[in-house]
Amino acid sequence: MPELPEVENARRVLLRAELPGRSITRANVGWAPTVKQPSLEDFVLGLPSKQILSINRRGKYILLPLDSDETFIIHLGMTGGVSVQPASREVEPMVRHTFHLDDGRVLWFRDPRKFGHLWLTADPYSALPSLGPEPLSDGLTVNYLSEKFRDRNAPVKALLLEQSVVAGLGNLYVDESLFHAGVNPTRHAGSLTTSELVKLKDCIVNSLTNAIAIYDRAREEHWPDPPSALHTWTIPRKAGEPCPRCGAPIATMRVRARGTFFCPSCQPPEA
DNA sequence: AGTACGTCCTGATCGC
DNA sequence: TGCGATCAGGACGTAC
Repeated sequence: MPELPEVENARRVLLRAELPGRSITRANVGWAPTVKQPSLEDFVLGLPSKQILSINRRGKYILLPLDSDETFIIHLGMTGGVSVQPASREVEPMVRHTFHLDDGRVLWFRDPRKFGHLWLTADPYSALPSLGPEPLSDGLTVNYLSEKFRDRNAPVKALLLEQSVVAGLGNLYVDESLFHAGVNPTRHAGSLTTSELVKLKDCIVNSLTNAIAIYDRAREEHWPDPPSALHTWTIPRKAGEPCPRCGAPIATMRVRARGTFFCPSCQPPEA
């Protein structure tokens, strides 16, 4: 479930691999529906010989501006992951797409469930849906959340999952933020008090910041991959486990068809 | 407009 | 032990 911290980690992996400055020489698309724009043919013909200038991130999207003034956009979906590999290496089974680089290496896009998406566009911000503020770099304010939540009856969790409200949050970090803020996921968004909004905003920022720091450490120290030690969240994602704050058994429910974990004692249903 | 839910996918896990 | 059923959930489309 790549969310903001995982996508940011992917961005840093590509930076460390010195992707900027390289050009793509060949694009192999193994699952056509992944390409959202332009047509598959134009996408595959359009990428080669263009140099990658930098690697940016907006919400859960990785944006690679090219020297053609176009942008190569990658969305990891639910199971996507990128890595840069030697061309000599045999491509692993779940790698759906490969992008050969002018230095002999290959950018792998691994995507078991094929939920990832790719774009090549001269106008990235109209190709992408409208996105809310970046919680870490734009500065998430209580006033903004208050305005977005005003008169809204939907569960606060549902609104936090909307990328147009806050960019980059997903199921995991929403649960994590609500847990630390002591807010029940089913609370009507409009019913949150100002002090709850203050707490929620801080907990969103802290959850994401902490997770990114853990990924940074994991890369620096070459933690094994995939690691159970690489838990970036603190609330157990298993019913009955003790709440890390009060020890009460963690409960589970479905909110908008999403598996939701919360502490019934720290996050009471009503304010 | 706001809210809710089905759909796409397939590896992992669950339960009989 | 094995095998079919269920689960996972980001973003979009559709429906009320």
